[in-house]
Parts: sequence; C-alpha cells; structure tokens
Amino acid sequence: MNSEELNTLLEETFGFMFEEELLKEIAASGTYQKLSHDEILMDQGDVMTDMPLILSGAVKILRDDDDGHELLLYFLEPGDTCAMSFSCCMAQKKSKIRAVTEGKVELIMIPATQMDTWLGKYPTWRTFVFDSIRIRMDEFIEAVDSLAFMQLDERLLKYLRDRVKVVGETDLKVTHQQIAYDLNTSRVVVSRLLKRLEKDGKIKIGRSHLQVLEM
DNA sequence: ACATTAAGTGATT
DNA sequence: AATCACTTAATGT
Repeated sequence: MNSEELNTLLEETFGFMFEEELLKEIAASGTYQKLSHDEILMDQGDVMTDMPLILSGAVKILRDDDDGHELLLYFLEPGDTCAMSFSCCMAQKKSKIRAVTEGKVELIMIPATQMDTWLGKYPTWRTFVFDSIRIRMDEFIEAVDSLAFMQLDERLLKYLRDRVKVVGETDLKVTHQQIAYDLNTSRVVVSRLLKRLEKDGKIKIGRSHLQVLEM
C-alpha cells in the first residue's frame, strides 16, 4: 500500500477526530500492517513497545487464567485501540492479555514513544486516549458481571450479539467448539444451549456456521 | 471408501 | 453446568 492510500484510510477511520497534523504524524511514524485470520498481535507476557490503531476488521482480547483456560474479554473494532496498551506501553511492562485477530485486520502500530509526546501536543489525541480508557473500562465491567452474574445462556447470547456486531453480518462462521473455548465452557454445553436458542427461533444452526435471527 | 471433524444424546456427578 | 462415552452427520482426501 502506498502512502496515498494509507492517508485515505486514516482519514476515513480517524479523520473525524484527529487534526491533519496528527494524521500526518501517525502516517509518518506508524507502521501499517495487514493481518489475516487468527494471528496473535500480542501475547500474554510480551513486552509492549507499540500500540495498535485498528483501521478495519476486529481483534479479540483474551485473558488466560492460571489453568490455561481462555476467556474472551471484549472485541476491538475500527477506530479502537487497546486501552491495555496505554498502561503497558508507558511503563514498558508485560502484557496481561492476548490479542488475536478475528478475520482480516488492517492496523497501524504506533511506537510508544510517540504516543507520549502526542499527549501534550494534540488535545484530540489526549481525548482519544482518555475516552478509549473510559469506554474500555465500561466494557470491562460488563465483561466482569457477565461472568459473575449472568447465566451461561445469557452470556452465549451476548457473545453471539457481539460477534454479529464485529463482523457486520448475522451469519457467523463459528464452531460450537470455538464458542466453548471463548466462553470457557465445554462444547457439549454450548451445543445444548444453541439447540435451545434454535428451538426458540433465535438462531439457525448449520455445520461450522450459524445464523443469528433475533437480536 | 475411509479418516477426520463437527454436532447430537443420554447418563452420571 | 461439566464430563464421559458413544452416535450420527458432514467434509476432506
């Protein structure tokens, strides 16, 4: 991709919130990356040196528990960044989470040093960073009480809705096994719950994919 | 045709 | 809600 196209893409995704100057700096110091499905952007334990700005696609943010179980925290969408990376980048600490691409993803990696200087230089950047943290905090709380208070069937519904939102279509290419993995439960349980949702007319099940009818 | 993978089922804890 | 053991069905080679 040439710089011309990159500028257009940046303009589309972040133009409404960043000033021209900042967009130029992003284009200049960031690294454009195009990733395919299921690539690990950042693993638990990695030291963060850059922070990602999502241009297109979606990124899953997961947390591994002590037993190696995986838990889906939330999705990043275009215009988002990983709030976790703020705290980690600045302190140059290890990541506590894992980021995996969900489908094809385009993003720009910004060196940690830049985001620091931009904080003072650009008010819009400052707003962006703080808003991201606030929004992510909200989602985080949601993730926590979905775990603590919601029944599995409700969590499953929320999961399906989230998923539909990030891929932008009601047809999901997901196996029961993968869902079970994301929700940290067993495949059998997922299959049974999905069956019930299908009976209720909320979804339609096919092999390796399903359709969400009711939101 | 056979092996592999995804999904369904009943019983047990 | 999890796990086991097993079946059935769809897909890939």
